[in-house]
Amino acid sequence: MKDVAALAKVSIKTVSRVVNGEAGVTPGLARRVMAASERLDYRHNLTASSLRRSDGRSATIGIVLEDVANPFSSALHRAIEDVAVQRGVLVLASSSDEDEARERRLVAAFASRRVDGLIIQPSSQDHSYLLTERKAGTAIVFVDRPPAFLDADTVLTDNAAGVRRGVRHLIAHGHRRIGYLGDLHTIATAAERHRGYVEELADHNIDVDERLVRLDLRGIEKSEAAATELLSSPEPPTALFTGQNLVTIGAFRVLRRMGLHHRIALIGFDDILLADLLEPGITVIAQDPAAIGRAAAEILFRRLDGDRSPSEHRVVVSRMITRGSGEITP
Amino acid sequence: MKDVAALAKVSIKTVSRVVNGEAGVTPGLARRVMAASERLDYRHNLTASSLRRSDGRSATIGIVLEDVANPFSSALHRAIEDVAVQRGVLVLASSSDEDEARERRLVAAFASRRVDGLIIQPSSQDHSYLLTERKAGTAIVFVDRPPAFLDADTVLTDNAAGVRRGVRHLIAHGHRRIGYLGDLHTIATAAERHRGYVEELADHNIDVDERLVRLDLRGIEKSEAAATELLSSPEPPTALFTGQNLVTIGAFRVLRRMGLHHRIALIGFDDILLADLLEPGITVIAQDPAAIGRAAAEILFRRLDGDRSPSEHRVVVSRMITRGSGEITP
DNA sequence: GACGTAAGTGACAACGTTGTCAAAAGACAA
DNA sequence: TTGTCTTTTGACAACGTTGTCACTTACGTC
Repeated sequence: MKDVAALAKVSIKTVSRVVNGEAGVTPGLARRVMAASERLDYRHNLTASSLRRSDGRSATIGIVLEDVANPFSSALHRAIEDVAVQRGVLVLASSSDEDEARERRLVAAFASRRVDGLIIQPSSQDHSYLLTERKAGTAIVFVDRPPAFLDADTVLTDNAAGVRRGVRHLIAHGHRRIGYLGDLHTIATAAERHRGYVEELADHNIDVDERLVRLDLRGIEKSEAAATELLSSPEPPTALFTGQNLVTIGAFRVLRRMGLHHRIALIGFDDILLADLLEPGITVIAQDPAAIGRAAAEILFRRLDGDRSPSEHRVVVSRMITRGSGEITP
Repeated sequence: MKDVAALAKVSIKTVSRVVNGEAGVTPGLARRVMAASERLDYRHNLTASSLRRSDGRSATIGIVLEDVANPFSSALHRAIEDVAVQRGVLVLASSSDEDEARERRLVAAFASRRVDGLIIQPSSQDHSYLLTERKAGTAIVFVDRPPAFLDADTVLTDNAAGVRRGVRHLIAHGHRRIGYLGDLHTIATAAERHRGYVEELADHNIDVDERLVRLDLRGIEKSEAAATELLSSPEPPTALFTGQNLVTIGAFRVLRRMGLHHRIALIGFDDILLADLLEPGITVIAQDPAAIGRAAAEILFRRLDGDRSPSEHRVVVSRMITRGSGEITP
């Protein structure tokens, strides 16, 4: 900036004014400054700028996802990015891998870079550590799962209701022995989904047969093992509800392998690319990650614009997509 | 920092030393400083630090992907992140949507935040605009596609060779009328893949029948339309080679719809989640995005560590995964 | 006890910006 | 022409750090 000022024969303050598009600079001077900064390949230094400016904004936000490569998380990421770019805000994206310590490390790394806001798909069981950040003025929004020990804006899917819709669908098709395969119980959404299963059965006066329920299945392999066990038991279920993406894939693999894919019904939570091309197509309770991400980003930026109203808890509804596997009768 | 210094009754320089873990501070003082910064919830300001430090490093890199939500791109992202976190480096990730202007805007936004390095999956046709950034000391690595008008490190898949392997496989199974469906010809990798198709046919003395070739198919719908046309023609191909992810999905949909999925062979470039569960499973030439991302990040950090050797051009080989669709005979 | 050396500590400037405020220049009326 | 008011411009400090260098101790050695 000093060099540009020297070349344009003005003070650096005038260069600053031109660079920031402030009003009240004679057009002639402005042209000279622009020509000079062009010639010197001048790049405005946003970090220095945000250090000095009164609002201290870095025009950068941080997001903590379970895994940036996971389709659900990356759809969130994209939706957030789309809202952010419109405001000239860039996104630091990182994966927590469902690891509490890693989530905290990432948040600390974001904080030391002075991000304006955080969007977190939480892994940890206690978010009171974020109080410090919030006191420092960082806006925080939780997506997909609620925070613990912290009151903050959240955007969630109607997990329990979605599962209930799916289970009801199975019951309507005549099923009474419905197995449930779920993800880690410590994950709030997984617990919610399981709750939906239990409640819907109760509403239809069906006792939960714990032998048909397997929780804490993380990843395709564990799901395959559990599904195999369930389906090989003396009194196997006539339908399966799977509470997560990879669990659904594992279960479907097993059904195929055992030649049961046209005889045992299957409904999974969360949509899967290509699920429509399988035989049968997999009926799912689809979430809307793009809508979740968009909503989270909107709330975040509203906070950054000064909104101080009480925490907002938005729910994005899921919808059932019937494709065949959920319509198999016992 | 000033407050911490006051509370610990030391100079801010000593606080700085403790925060940065520099040697030569009496343990007693160090403890006092740590206690004080704990009590005041002190957060080191990395932006101010990088502004002042001699190397000027921001411990942040920027990556430009086609779309952060696309499985290939997000796998790249994840692999890069994994290398970066080990060094305490964070990743700004953005989507160019195959838009030249957007790519440039993103790079400018990264530059004004003084990222240490850039990893770019390029969309544009001229990268000489990056000379300025490089002169400013930013390390730059290209992934998936080569840069134009700029000599820089690159990590690419062996596109043409991969396609040739697939086409050879089809020929070995007795096919002579092999259709080709490809992505936008302006994308370097798409052009390379098409070249592989033409060359392999030539090697087997098979004339390219232009009626069986459709290029510039962007997205599932366009692919479906082209596949429908090809397969409804008077002399349809007995096999299809699809040059991209979504093109493969579109083609498979059409095969299914026309009831030809067990009669017409199909090999696609790039693997698809669940491709193994379809009937038949889709034979693909699989890229290794994780390996590409890892390699790119490694090269980038080597450059940041001072490596000034000539540009490296690494090729990550693809491999064929046979699952059934590519082994159908005419 | 004097002296040299090494280790620890702090004062100050500087990184590239922008906020503040005062000075300079121009516009207009009397 | 002068005086007043408005607009444009610039000097300087400050943002939160760290590099430089000088100063103060503490410790051995003779």
